[in-house]
This record gives sequence, C-alpha cells and structure tokens, in this order.
Amino acid sequence: MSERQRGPRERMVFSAAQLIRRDGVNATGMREVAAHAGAPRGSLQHYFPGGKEQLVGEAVAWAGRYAGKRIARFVEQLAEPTPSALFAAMAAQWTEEYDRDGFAAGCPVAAAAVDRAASDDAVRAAVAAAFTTWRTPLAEALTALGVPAGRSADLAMLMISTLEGAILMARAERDVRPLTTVVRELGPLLDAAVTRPA
Amino acid sequence: MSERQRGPRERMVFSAAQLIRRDGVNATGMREVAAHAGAPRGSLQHYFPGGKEQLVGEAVAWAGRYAGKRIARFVEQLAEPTPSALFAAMAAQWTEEYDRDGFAAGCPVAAAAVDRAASDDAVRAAVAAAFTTWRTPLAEALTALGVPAGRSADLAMLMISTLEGAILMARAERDVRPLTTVVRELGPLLDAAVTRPA
DNA sequence: TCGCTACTATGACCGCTGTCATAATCAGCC
DNA sequence: GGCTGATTATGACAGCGGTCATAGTAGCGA
Repeated sequence: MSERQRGPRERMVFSAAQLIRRDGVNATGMREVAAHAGAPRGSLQHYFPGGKEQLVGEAVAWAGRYAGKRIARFVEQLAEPTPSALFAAMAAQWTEEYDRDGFAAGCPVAAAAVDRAASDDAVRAAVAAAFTTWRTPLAEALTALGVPAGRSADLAMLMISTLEGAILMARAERDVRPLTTVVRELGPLLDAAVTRPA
Repeated sequence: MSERQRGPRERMVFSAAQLIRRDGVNATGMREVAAHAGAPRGSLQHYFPGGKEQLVGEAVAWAGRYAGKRIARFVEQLAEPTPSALFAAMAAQWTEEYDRDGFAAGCPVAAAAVDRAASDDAVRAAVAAAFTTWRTPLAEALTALGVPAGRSADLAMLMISTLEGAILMARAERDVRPLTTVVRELGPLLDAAVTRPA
C-alpha cells in the first residue's frame, strides 16, 4: 500500500480503507479519516457530498481494484507458474504484513461486508463489486496457468473465500498459522486442476 | 437457533449474538439487546457488570459452543459418512437460512473478529476461543470419519476458513453460490484425505 | 479589479451510546 | 410482619457520531 502524494481526495479514500480494515466501518469516524489523511475536515463534505456511505463505498472499491491489480503482479513474479504458487503469494502478502506490523488490520472489504451488508445497500453492492473486481483477474490468471476455463471462476471463488476466512482466524488468534495451513492444504487441489501446463 | 424460555440473562446473550451477526458489534446497542430479549434495561448492569465487553464476549462464546455442538449432530444425520458430506451439511445450514430468511445476518464470531480484534483484547481472545471450540469437535469428527489424526486439525481449519469466507461473499452478493461452489470444489479434497473408511 | 469557482474553516445541532447513581420493587425466609 | 438479597426502574451524564449551515479564503481567467 504505497502512500504517494496524491490529492487530498484520494488520500482520504486510502485512509478510510486503512482505518476500516483496522476498526471496522462503524468505529471509523469521518473526522478521524480526515485527520489520518492530513486533510482538512471541510473537504469531507466537498469531495464526498454523499456522506459516509459514499466514502466507505469508494474505499471498498479502491480496495477491490488494489486486490485485482496485485494478481497480475503476483503472476509475473511467480518462481513456479502454478495455481498453488499464486495462492501462496496472495497469502504471503498477509503473513508478511502480520509478521512485520502485527495483527492490527484485516481486509477492508470483509469489514465493510460485516458492518454494512444488512444496513446499507449501496455499500453492500460496492462490496459485491469489489469481490468481482478481485475475482475476475484471478480467474483469468488461473486460466492462463492452465486451469480449464470452466473451473477457473469457481476456483477463484474458493481461493478468495478461503483466504478471507484465514485472515479472519489469523487475526483473532494472532497467529499466521491459519494462513500457512490453508495454503498448504489447498495447494494440491489447485494444481490438480491444471490440464494444460502453462 | 431455538428460542426456549430460558432466563433473561441467557436471552440477552442470545439476542446479542443475533444482533451482532446482523449489524456488527459497534452498531448493536445495549438497550437494543435488552429490548430484543424482552428483558428490562436494568438487568444489563446486573447480569453484565463488565459492560458491553462482557456481553459481547459471552455472545461470542455462546456462538462458538453452538457451532461446536452442531458438528456432532451433523455427523449423526449424515446419509454418507464422509468429510465432504459433513462440510456440505455445515454449509447447508447457511444456504437454508439464506433461502428462507434472506441474507440479513452472517456469523457473529466473524463480526466480533472484524469489529473488535484491534480494539478489545478480551473479545479478541473470546473470538479465538470460539474458533477453537468450533474447530476441535470438527477435527475429532474428521478423525472418526477416517482422516488421519495428523491431518484432521489442518483440514478443520481449512473448512472453517473457507466456510467463513463463503458466508461473507454470499451475504455481500445476496447469492448462495459462493457457499455451494466451495462445497463442490472442496469436497473431493476432503474425501481424498480419508485413509481408513469409517 | 472583478467575478467565479474550488476549496477550506468552524460551529452548531440532534441523536445515540455506554455507563453510572440511586431508588424502588419483589421473592423468599426467619 | 420484617429483614435480606436479587432484580428492576429511571434518570442523568458526558462523549462522540454524521450532517448541515454559513462564512471565509485562494487561485485564476477576463
């Protein structure tokens, strides 16, 4: 998560995502987001006239795009071009963060889903869209790695589901073992789906 | 989730779990819990002198025990005594609820993890304990179904991780497909782990 | 200089939250 | 009846939440 000097608007969206993934949507205040972004409070109603709903929606969308873009970069850097290696790379991003910075934060998309799925349909739709933005390039990557087109989408869904759940458990237990375990256990299944070696 | 006429204390814990799994921890107020349980407001500070932290902790613990107990019942009722059938039964509980009552609620343990993992260490520990309370009988059931003892714990972790993630996605997308998909995709892997048929 | 637009500043409002203090009521038992 | 402890009732409090209203400033083209 690079922190380049973009405009204040983008910084606020980024800060919102960061705070949401740590404390959840409801515990993240608008004033807190502005302060964290080093942005003036008055800019909130200027850039986000739709209020918190809009800000949270954009933060979720940002996170979805971020996750989607990372897929391509993971694929490029794989030592072994296999689905299991891709999954391992996705999980490694989390184990590295947890080893480095502690277990303070989880996935902002998951946080928004938990806190807003029942109460805010716009955010709920943004969460669904974010999952799609994440899943689509992952499925394409699987196809490129030799997984039949008919299975790629389902395996992508399995991978993201498993990863999200493992993040949840790892954070609760303050231990990366859930992440390393699911990587180890799921790997063979993913590689067995390859019919045409890349 | 039966609603027997237990004491007001237990009803409040149960109501807390229900409200938390729908709206998250932070959006669930103490007064709301009492009202939902049909309990007097004054009973809150009587039964839960530890405040919201205690109430949420007990709700999470309750949910963990509930999930753990269901495992044994699922195993009893399996038409085919296989790990994949057990996993399917666990997921079916969610697809049935979503088909019947809509996608209003998720898992209370996951909700508590998202909302409190970073801010409330007592609740965070309760979440971790709840996962253990859930995972342990599941691992034992897998062993009873013929999975080698060394793999049971890891597969139980994989199953719960995947299920939690699928619940998240299903709720966001208002579609049970994530649940049915992970059941279909993970099933063969689970059954392949059986070395000694039950 | 004027005017216009983009952005910032600030204070107020109302509603809600968790918590506490205090008192009333009730159940059971001597 | 009268005492005792468990339960309930109620009001207050201080804090924070998102949002709005209003005014101010900065930059820039004409």
